Amino acid sequence: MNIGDAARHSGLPAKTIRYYEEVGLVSPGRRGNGYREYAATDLHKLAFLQRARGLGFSIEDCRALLSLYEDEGRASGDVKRIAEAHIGDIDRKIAELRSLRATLGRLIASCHGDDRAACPILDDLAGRFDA
Amino acid sequence: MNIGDAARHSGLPAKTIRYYEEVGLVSPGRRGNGYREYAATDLHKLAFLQRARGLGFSIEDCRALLSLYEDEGRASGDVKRIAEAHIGDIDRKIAELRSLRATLGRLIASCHGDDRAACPILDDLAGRFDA
DNA sequence: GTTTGACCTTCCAGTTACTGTAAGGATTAT
DNA sequence: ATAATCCTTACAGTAACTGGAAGGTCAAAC
Repeated sequence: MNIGDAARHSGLPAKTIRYYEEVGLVSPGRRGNGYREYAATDLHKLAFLQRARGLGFSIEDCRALLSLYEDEGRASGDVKRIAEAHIGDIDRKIAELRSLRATLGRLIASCHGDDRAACPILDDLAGRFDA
Repeated sequence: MNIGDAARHSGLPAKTIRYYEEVGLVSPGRRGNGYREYAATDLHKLAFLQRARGLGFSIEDCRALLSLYEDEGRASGDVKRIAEAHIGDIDRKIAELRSLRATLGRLIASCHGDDRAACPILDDLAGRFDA
């Protein structure tokens, strides 16, 4: 299977698949003409990566997960640890965004948003809290 | 005022302040010896940027906000539009992260996390939903 | 007067995970 | 034969810095 078909099969752009090879995640064989040839196991790995990246795991996390995936003697605790660290990151990000959202929401609510120059948003950004 | 003092004053690393100059946000004068010299208006802009970036505005948003900040004839509606677009981005990001969090939370809950190999997290990533 | 230390300068490389583009070779269809 | 589509590599760009190297400047100590 050529890279174009692997792309259609996995839902990943061919560019991305080449990138995954460059960083050592999926290394298909090569044909006589230099074309990459994707075997069934390569396609499985690509599908795995597509899902893991979709869940927001980093490339390095994906590398670790993929190696656990291929390791028959793995401990599910190792997988769970990675996922828990990731969900911790996500929670921190959500908390940060919510805090930003709250501040921004307050500022927006206080701004008339008309053609006058007075603007509590700019006042706040400038450090003038007395507006 | 030299860049080191401007850094302490604004809470931004000197590296970042040089970067802001490189992208045309704050251009201080230069002394005879080539050192940057930060005047009061430069310091105000740096403080403005520190706050705006802290609220998650992009550099390009900051550029627009800074130019509105300096424009006495601005319309507060223009500022509000930028802030509203930004809060829209934040809301979309929060929604996406919450969805990821929900999926990951379910997977983690279903994983024993011990030294056995069976792992619903890997099963899901591999596309085996029957686990 | 020189040496030390803290400061400043520019420039280049690295970060994340791709994405776009160019230049060129291979395959398939007409 | 030729055109369209596919494949290859390599380089540059993205966002917003951050780290480091190599070297110039300044104030104070000795």
